[in-house]
Amino acid sequence: MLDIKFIRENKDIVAAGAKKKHIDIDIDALIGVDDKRRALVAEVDELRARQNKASDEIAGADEGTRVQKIAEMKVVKEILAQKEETLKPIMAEWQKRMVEVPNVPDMTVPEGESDAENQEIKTWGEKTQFPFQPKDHVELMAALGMVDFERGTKIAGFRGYVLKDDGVLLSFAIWNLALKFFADRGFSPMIMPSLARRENFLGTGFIPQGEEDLYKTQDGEYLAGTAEVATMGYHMDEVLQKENLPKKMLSFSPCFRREAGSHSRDVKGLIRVHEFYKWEQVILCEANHETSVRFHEELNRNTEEFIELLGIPYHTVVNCGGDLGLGQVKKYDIELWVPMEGKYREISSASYFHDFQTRRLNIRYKDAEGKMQFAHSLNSTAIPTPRILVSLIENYQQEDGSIVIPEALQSYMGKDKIVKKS
RNA sequence: GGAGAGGUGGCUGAGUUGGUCGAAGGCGACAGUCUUGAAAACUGUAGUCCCUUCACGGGGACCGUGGGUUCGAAUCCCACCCUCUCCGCCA
Repeated sequence: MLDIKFIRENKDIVAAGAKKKHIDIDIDALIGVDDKRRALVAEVDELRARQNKASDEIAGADEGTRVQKIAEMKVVKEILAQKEETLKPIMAEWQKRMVEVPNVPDMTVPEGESDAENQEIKTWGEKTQFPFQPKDHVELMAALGMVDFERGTKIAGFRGYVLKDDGVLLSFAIWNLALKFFADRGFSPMIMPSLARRENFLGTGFIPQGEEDLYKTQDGEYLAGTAEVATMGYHMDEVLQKENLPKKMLSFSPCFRREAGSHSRDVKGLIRVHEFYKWEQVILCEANHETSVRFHEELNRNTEEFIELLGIPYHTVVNCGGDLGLGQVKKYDIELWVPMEGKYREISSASYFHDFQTRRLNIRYKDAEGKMQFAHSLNSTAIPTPRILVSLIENYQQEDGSIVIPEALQSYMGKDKIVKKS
């Protein structure tokens, strides 16, 4: 959510921002509704002032004036009720339009309509060359008994999978290494609920626009597709201590995604599944653009360094306007090399929001002058499993079908190689 | 799932025969006095949001949330959410 005052005073900037994001929005219509809203609120406030004044007088009046005042106020009450009735639909429309207004993307965000126009800003590592015919992760992992897709779909349906044996060990090794790696960088580890109430999703901007991608329970909660939702909800309606900023949190949670609208994409393997696990970095910091930018770079760099520790070739892209979410100011995606697809695949997404989320979630702090400020929020994937296994397995495969374990993971894995059990 | 109790300002906690209650008291916080310094004591300040004003100020809203009754609601009624206690069930 943006500040209505900001929208009114900068409607060209807001409109241009929406256009850059390829989001269709009618700012003038919003301002028109807001004009009506303001006028009516002013009228209602004035009537209430009369009512309050009369109410005080009635309390101390003699019987005669009392009866007369009450009769007068009955009329005022009627008018007030009418005004409030008129205000109701206007407020509803105002709310609806306000949550549709996208945050303004940064100047440095490139133009473009879809992820095809994201711009590569960095590459790391050499694309893995194999002196033999390499295999894909599905074949490798199945042969090593690390995964069972057949029974996975038997149990869970489309996109189901079961990790087993070395697949499990490797997952835990990655989670443990990530926990150590990111905690050492000042992040406080947390295990977050995936099942969360609607306001968390509204606050983070996943609702109303992304509702069809969420699983919903019969009791009205939703299953989160990322721990970002719960981690941001953690401080909802709080006033944080300025000296506790920045708050750096590292959240683990199962993640659920319906993948509505991508039924024919990535139907094989561990790239796109309905249920996975993720460590997520979340930062709340003071409301300052430069601070947000600095932490954004830091978040993204953290994940890059983690991937470098795993030794997997990657590149980083800056997402174009059309590939940004409603609240995002700027976003970097880190994509890992997947040999058998011959392309980079997204593993991480780092974005900052300014106060777009915190305004909706009411997360504030008092600045040095004692003024209330909405904090700034940022988040980035630390590491998702099992998607990371796709690149790890394919890049580290050997001619005999075994998988060499990256050095950093070996102590957590308890071995340096995954070989076929005899 | 059944029975009961309750949700008030940073915290604690009064207020429930509706009318100067935005809300007593206590604690904490901040500023000052005292002190070599600190503590203690004493004095003073202080909620959030919206509208309006150059400013001083003025007006409105907020006592879990949303409705209702009333001239007027923290106080009465309804629904929902949450917390706590007991029973049942359960990893």
